[in-house]
Order: sequence, then structure tokens, then C-alpha cells
Amino acid sequence: MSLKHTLLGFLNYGPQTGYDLKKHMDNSTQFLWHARLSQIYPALKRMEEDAWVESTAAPQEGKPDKKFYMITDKGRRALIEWLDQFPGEIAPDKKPELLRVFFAGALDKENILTHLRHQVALHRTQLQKYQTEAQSYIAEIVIQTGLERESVFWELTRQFGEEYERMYIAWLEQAIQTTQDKL
Amino acid sequence: MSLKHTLLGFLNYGPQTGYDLKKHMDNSTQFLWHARLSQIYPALKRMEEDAWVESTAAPQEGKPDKKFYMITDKGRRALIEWLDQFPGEIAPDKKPELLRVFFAGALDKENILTHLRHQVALHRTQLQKYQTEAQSYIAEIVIQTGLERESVFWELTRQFGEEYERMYIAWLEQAIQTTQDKL
DNA sequence: CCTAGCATGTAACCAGTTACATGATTCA
DNA sequence: TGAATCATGTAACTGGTTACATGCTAGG
Repeated sequence: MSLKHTLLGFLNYGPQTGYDLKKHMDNSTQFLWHARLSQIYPALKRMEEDAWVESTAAPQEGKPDKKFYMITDKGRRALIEWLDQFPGEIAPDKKPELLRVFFAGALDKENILTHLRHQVALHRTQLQKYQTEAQSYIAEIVIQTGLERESVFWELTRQFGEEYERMYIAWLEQAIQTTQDKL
Repeated sequence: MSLKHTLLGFLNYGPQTGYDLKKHMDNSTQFLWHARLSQIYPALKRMEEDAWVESTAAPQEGKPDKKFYMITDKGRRALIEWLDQFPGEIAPDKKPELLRVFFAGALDKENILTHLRHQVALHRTQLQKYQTEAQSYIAEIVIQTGLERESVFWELTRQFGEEYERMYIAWLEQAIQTTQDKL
């Protein structure tokens, strides 16, 4: 299970609240791992029971107390152990959009083409996001935190997103061509 | 939920047992959608309750009766309805291996390079599979079933796998270079 | 006035994994 | 002799989503 390890990864940069962690996930690991607050809060609680993290409460007016979580040595060891695992084989993940293409033969030609063109538009938008928002967000965080070494890998995963979207768009264009020619 | 729709997609090609469906998933949609038998059997049961499928039992000696499932008109409508959905935005999926790269800064340089090289090997193997096994499997099924129109899309998703692995390998090689230069 | 953001959480439910149960046949 | 394939399932558990609950502040 990787949610706990994602939280450890972020807490390794410094103490944060559950709410902060959610925002960081939304802004950076969104396309690698994501979770709702309703899952994050109980996860942090269990991590504290396992002594991976410690919490301190900061009272506030008109809002619930802020609860800052800090990674422990045990937590840091758990993070390193997880990072240092070698997968024996590639884990298949679920791609509902491609599953629709796999079974697309049940739809008529024009409808399939409309769907493929719709996908192209979505992926062009996503490519733009990786090239603009994602890039400037990383730059901003590096200025705020000074985590230069870490940012090398943030930037690499951002580039993966960019290359993935380029590949996806090129493949969709090929798929449109093939559908026009062969159906 | 897409498991039920995957099963409908395959049942739309002809009546099959739960066991057959599992094998087809393992051989074709494995990297788009997959499930265990312990999930497939109850799913088929619920689909029968919803009148998406109908079953007939074929007695056998020394084994449990084979249970052939057949798609109904209602099931076919549910399949088309699902295929014809336009997603409003791209759904993020979980990529544990890339998450490890994102947090790789916590490991030392040589160890990171070892992990990246290990990934290259895994993805080269996967690329080979898409180019050989996957391709000949599709050809075989087309001969057996004559589903030529459908095979256009099976082949397109196979090509996606191929392009994805090429992109992944090229990115990993770039990541190795960057790690060597910047760390 | 209403929506978004801040800040915490619980409860019910659905999806998916792991382990268990049965039992015959074939192949290395 | 032991593993793999065929063929069905159930039970317990874990992971993740949806809905609910509270309540203040700032901005359009």
C-alpha cells in the first residue's frame, strides 16, 4: 500500500498537517498517487499508532486545532525500505479509456471517431498543464524549501507526464487515421 | 465500475464461462483491466440478477458444472451506454514506480541509478512481449473467431502498449543521464 | 447571499485481494 | 511425486469513495 508511503515522502520534507499533505498531493503527485481527506486523516492516525509519525496540536480560533505531523526515525526507515524495493515485474494498472477503445468495435465508425477526437482534446489540455502549471509549481516549491536535490526527481516525473501525453496524442492521431482507413 | 463492462465486452463476442473470461482478460486486457476469479464469479452472479446476462449449466464429470454466460439485450444496451460515455477530464491513475522516482532523492546516487537500470530491463522485456506474444495472440483469435472489425481496436491498444514502453525506456535513459549529471 | 477555502473527522458502502475449500487430470 | 490446468465458489480483510457533520472567514 502506497498511500502511507506517499505521506511519509512528503513528511520527510518537513512537518505538515493532513490538509497540507492533501494540497501537496493535488499539486504534485496527483497523477502518480492521490487520495481524499477522508482517507488521509485515518491513515495518519494509524501511522501514529505505528510510530511512523508524531503529532503536535496547534490551537486556532474558529477552526479545529491544526495537527502537525512529523516523521520519526522509524518512519524514515520505513520510507527508505519502501523506496529501495525492486519490483519483480511490471504491475498492470487500469486504463478505462483504453478499455473503451479495445471494445470500440461495438460502436459505429463516426461515433468512434468523435470519441477519439474528444480524447485528443483532453490530452492536449493535459500536456499544456505539465508544461506550464506543473513546471512553475516545482520552481516555486524549490524557492520556498531549497530542496534542490529532491527537485531533480520532481522535474523528471513532470517530464514523464509530458512525454506520456505527447505519446498518447500521437497514438490517438494514428488511431483516428486507422479507424478512417480500415473501418 | 468497469469490471462488469469488461465482462460484457467479452461476452458480446460470444457465450463463455467465468474461467474463459479470466483467461481472455489475462491474454488481452491484462494491462487495461484485470481481475481475480474470486472477483469475477460474484460479479457474474450480480450481473445475472440485473438481467445483463443469462447462464446455462453444462454438466461435466469430476469437475464442477461449466456455467456458460450469455449477454442479454439489456446487457448489450448497458455495454453501449458505457462505451458511449465522454469523460469530462482525464482520470489520474496510480503509478507506484514513478512515485518511487518522485521521492528518490532520499536514496543515494548509486542506488537510484541501480533502480533506474532495473526498470529499463523490465520495460525492455515488456516491449518484447507486446511485439511478439501479444501480436500473435491477436492474429490467432482473429482466425478462430473472424472478428476482423473488432481486431482493429485490439491491435490499436496493443500498439499503445508498444509506444508506451518505447517512451518509458527513452525516459528512463534520460533519467539515468540526468541523475549522473545533476546529483 | 452564496461559494471557496480552511480544518478536522466519522460511517456506510463498494471494489479488490488473500486465503480457503473441493477434486479430477495431465505432464515433467 | 508434485505442479499446472480445469472449474467452481465463499469468507475475511484491506483500500478507497461517497456522504455526512461542524463551523468560521474572505471575496465576488
